[in-house]
Amino acid sequence: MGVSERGAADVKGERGRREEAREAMCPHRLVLEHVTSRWGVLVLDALLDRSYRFSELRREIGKLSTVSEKMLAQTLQTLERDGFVHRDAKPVIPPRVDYSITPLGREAAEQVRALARWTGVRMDDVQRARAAYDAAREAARA
Amino acid sequence: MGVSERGAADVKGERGRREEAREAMCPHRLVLEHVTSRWGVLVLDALLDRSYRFSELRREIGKLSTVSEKMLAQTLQTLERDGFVHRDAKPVIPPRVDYSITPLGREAAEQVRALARWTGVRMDDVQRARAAYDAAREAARA
DNA sequence: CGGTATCCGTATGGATACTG
DNA sequence: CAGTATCCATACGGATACCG
Repeated sequence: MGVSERGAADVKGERGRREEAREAMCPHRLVLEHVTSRWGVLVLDALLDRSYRFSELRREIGKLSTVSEKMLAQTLQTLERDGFVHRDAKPVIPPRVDYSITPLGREAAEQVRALARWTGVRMDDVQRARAAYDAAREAARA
Repeated sequence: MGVSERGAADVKGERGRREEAREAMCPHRLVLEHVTSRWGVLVLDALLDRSYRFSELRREIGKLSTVSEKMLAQTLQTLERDGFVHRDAKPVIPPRVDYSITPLGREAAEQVRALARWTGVRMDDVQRARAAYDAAREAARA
C-alpha cells in the first residue's frame, strides 16, 4: 500500500482526497497504513538501527528494493508528521539532513520489524503453500 | 498498499508484472506486503476470531472501510495462495464458501492485530504530533 | 450466493529535470 | 546534498454485467 499521499506537486499542497475523506471514519487505520506502507516498513526498519541521511537511507533501502526520491521524501514526511520520525536539518552548505526514529516510532518499528522477520522465517512454508495452490489449480484446469 | 495483484480479468490469468519481477530479488517482502495490504490486514484480523462466508466477511470489514467484491476476492486469493487462509467451497445450491484462518495465517494475523491495536492505543500521541507538525509549518509560512 | 469478466476513471508512484 | 516540480504510464480499485 502506498503512503496514500499525493505529491504536493500534483495538486497544490494538499494531502490526498481519499485519505482526507477516510480520515473521518477510522483515523487509526490510516496510521496503520502509514507504518505498513511499502516504504514505511523499510524506513522504520532501517532507522531502528541508527539514524541516516537522506541519500544514505535511500541507498540502504535500495539494497532491498529501489525507491524513488519522491516516494522516500513523501514517506519520510508522513512518518514525521505522525511523530514516528525526527528530521534534523542542519543549516550548512551542502545541506545535511539526518533522520532518526522517535520513541513513539520505535514502538511501531519494533513490531513492524518483528513481522518482517517473521515473513523471512516462514518463507518456505509460504512457498510450499504456493506450490500446492498452483498445482491444485493446474490440475483443475485439466 | 494494494494487494499488488492485477485482476485476472485485466491481463489474462497472470499476476502483475511488477510483482513478478520483484519476486526474484526479495520474496519475503511480497509476503509482508500481502499481509499488511489494505484489505489483507482487515481480513486477517476478522478471521482471527472466527470463520466467515464471503458476503458476511465483506459486511464485517465494511464496518471499518468499504471493500469491493473484486478486491475482497483478490485479497482472499492471495492470502489463500500464501497459505494464510483456508477456503472451503461447499458444493451446494445456493453456493456456500467459508473462509477460515490457517495455523500459519494465525501467526501473521496475531502480529498484525497487535500492530492494529497499538495504532489505536497511540492514536492521541499521533494526533498531537500532527498538530505540532502542522502548527510548525503554519508558523514557517508566516 | 459467490464469484469472474470487462470496462474505465484516476490516484499512485517512477523518471527526469531543476533549485537552494 | 536534499529535496521540489512536472510529466506520464499503469495498476489500483469501483461499477456493472453475467455465470455456475
